[in-house]
Amino acid sequence: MLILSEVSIPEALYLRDPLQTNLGRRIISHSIDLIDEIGFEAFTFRKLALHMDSNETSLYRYFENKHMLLLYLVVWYWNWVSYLIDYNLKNIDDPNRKLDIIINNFVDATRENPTVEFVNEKRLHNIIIAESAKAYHTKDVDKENKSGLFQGYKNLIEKVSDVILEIDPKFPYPHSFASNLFEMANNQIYFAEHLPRLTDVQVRVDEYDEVVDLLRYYKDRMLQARE
Amino acid sequence: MLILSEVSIPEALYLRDPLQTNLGRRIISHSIDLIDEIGFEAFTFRKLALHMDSNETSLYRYFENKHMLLLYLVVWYWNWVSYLIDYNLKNIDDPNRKLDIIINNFVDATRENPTVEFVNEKRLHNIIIAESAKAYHTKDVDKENKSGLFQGYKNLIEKVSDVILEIDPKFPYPHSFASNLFEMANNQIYFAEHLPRLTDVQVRVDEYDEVVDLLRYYKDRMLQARE
DNA sequence: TCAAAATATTAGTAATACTAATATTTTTGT
DNA sequence: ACAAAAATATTAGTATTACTAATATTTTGA
Repeated sequence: MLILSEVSIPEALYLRDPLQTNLGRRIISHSIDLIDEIGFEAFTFRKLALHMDSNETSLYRYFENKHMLLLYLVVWYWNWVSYLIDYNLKNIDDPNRKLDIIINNFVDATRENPTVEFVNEKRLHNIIIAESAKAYHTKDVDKENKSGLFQGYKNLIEKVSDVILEIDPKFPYPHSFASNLFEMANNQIYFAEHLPRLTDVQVRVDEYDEVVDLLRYYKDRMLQARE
Repeated sequence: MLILSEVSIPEALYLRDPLQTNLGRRIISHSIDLIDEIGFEAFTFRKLALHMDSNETSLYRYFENKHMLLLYLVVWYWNWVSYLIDYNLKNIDDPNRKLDIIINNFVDATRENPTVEFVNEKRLHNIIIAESAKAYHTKDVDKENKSGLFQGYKNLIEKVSDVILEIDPKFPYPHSFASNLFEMANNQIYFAEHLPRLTDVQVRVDEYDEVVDLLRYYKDRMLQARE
């Protein structure tokens, strides 16, 4: 079982810490279900309140608006993946194997990994694939970045970047390659599911092996041994 | 000068063809300015009407809602880049040079290329970088895909995929690589501008050379000659 | 068991996302 | 030059969204 405190979230994301109260945890849990079901555009606090048998006003005590709630979920995911990578990289020395494991966690972190009881990680993963771009493509991105809301993503990319440099110390684009692997994992799954002519990989329910193959191919080509 | 009919847009995108009337062309032109200024979330038809000294109701005769208008702009951009690639690849034989030119057009199609008088391509490019993901990350994506609204993106990727296979006929992921190059171009520019710790490239106004270098590096590593 | 914390209720406002019906202006063909 | 048609504008409306304030009730924990 994952200990909650391992996944720490910047305070600026919420008005009241949802992990500290029952209603707060129910907000997280139900918002994951509802956003996955109806999509972020159709999602409103009123619908969420009905869905969880609470009321709109109570939800506004936890989150300023639905954008902040989405960002909270996305940040939670980044931190969770970051934690899992640490967890799964323990006792691994070969940086090549490390990056393979990172790729596994990028593509499908829900596979054989510790979970948090009130978070449905599979549905959260769906949200990441379909909605996470909206969490940082906003006019407030610079202000939110200054408040540290994207620290989790940066830490994750820095961690992966370090492994890339372990494999190939002279690789000139470790951060770009790391963020691209992460974004590509999500994007190629989305394309496979909805716009298959934009990809060569196929996916089935909970079966993303071909995406792993694709990213490994990238890894091997980009970081092959140099003379 | 680019002839408008070269950039053809599926009819399902609009209620009335905006290119055929004065108001229609003003909608395209002003919506590009306004979305670039205030962002897609804050953008409304009412604000657009005020901005262009028209009225909300008139705009609804052209587009069902603001999502369709955004998708129209994005489709326009895909088709425009597609057209430019054809235009710039005339008389080029070396597939390697072809892909270099494609990369140039992915990163900055506005450089030294034919334009359309009422479309501010630089601002449209900003919109693509900041907002285009929202155009296809919706619950309606499958329905819209069936209606052919994403044909322009698919054609673009197919075209690039063909060039990739010219360079390396056995490359196993030509579509994924093509769509990744396009998405990465936009994404890495966005990161450089707003979340620089997620990338290694730097950009200045209208100066995306380092992104071109990055994509060329990808190209060279991924598609190097095989034995 | 009682005070504090958490949650719910009620009631409201301004803005958004539209639609319908009708009036006016502009364009076009003859 | 003029009528018909096409385009655009006006007015007026509805339901929903995105909130906030004030107060009441329930739950929790020392």
